[in-house]
Amino acid sequence: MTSGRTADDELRERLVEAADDLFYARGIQAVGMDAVREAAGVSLKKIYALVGSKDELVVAVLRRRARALQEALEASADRAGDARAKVLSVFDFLDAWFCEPGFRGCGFINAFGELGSTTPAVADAVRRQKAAFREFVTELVVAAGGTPQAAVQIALLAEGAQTTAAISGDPHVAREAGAAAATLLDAATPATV
Amino acid sequence: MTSGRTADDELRERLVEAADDLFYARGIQAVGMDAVREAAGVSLKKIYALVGSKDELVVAVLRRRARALQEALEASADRAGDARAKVLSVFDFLDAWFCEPGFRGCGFINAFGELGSTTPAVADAVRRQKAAFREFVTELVVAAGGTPQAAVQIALLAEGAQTTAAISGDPHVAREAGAAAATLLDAATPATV
DNA sequence: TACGGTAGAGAACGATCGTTCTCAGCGCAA
DNA sequence: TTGCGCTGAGAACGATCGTTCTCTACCGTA
Repeated sequence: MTSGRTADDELRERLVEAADDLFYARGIQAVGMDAVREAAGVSLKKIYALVGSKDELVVAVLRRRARALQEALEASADRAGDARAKVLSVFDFLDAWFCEPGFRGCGFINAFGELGSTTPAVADAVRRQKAAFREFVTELVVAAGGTPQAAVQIALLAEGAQTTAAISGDPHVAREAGAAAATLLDAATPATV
Repeated sequence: MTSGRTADDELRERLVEAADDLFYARGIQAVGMDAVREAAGVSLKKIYALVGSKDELVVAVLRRRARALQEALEASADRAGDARAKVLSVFDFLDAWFCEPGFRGCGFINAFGELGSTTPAVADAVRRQKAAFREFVTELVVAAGGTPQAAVQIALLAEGAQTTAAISGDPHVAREAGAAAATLLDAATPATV
């Protein structure tokens, strides 16, 4: 029941997950490879055999986090009722996420701020995730009868909510952002009465 | 014509400005004290006499940046016409800032993402600046007849615009954010016709 | 004019880091 | 059963870092 997964695949998954936890909690450069080795229970020799370098580990972490986020957002949208509710489900998801212990803002924004100008592969991975998020929001907004411009604005609210929640420690900014998103969506959607 | 400024004050100003440029361009941990020494033209001995430690230098940089931002926002608001225009002047300011060469997002968000969980003094300095910004926006919005809730939402747009512009490289997100802010402000302000 | 004290330059110290190298153990084949 | 080759653990290497220490030079006072 391994469906093509080798022992190395499982080691890599354990490694990337352990690194993700540490990088997200403390910042990437504050975490040495020895700490990753200890948290993952994988030797340095094996780590470098699996990922090649610390930079490649960071990129693998960002990719894993991007997939998890996309899946969670899609699951949240799937649970929502009509098209308008699907748009606002983004903020329901953020609301739940911000209240989680260990929440420390957007891992992509943090990584970009720390390494974005010195590590092109990190900058690229972050740009891709943000482009995917914007596209996801645009699809939802357009499906709800809104405009691409409204989608951009709603995505900006979601981005602003993430850094504000992390810095202020107020997890309820997602609700404020959601309320603003509802206002913008309704303003951009012709009434259908 | 020194108005109480000593040679040390001027050295400190030069030091903090040089450090600010380097930290903002590359990330704080990517810049060693030797690079700061070279850029500022101040010896290490003198640097440690002036600021005490690298962490204190970082905090001094954040405080300097906070003052500069507050002054620029206030100057932009002063130049605006009526109360509503003053609210939107925030986005005019952001629009101009995002187009500057060397723009790399919000220095506070970057610093928080990198050091916020390991250096309490950095986290505190960032929280104070964001609280001051929110208060500034609230004053403008309330003066324009809007609600504190609208102010929170407008501040979220400004925050979202900063990270989005940095990551996407699109400097015009400030205009989109401004348009959204106008919509939210108008929706929160009773019509006075 | 000379001596003593203080301030400051930058080399050096001790620590940490990313990555590699050495050695040992295990597995497979003859 | 033995020998060889390959994989992997973690110590070590070389580099970088924040901070301190040593030495020199300058200034002030007697």
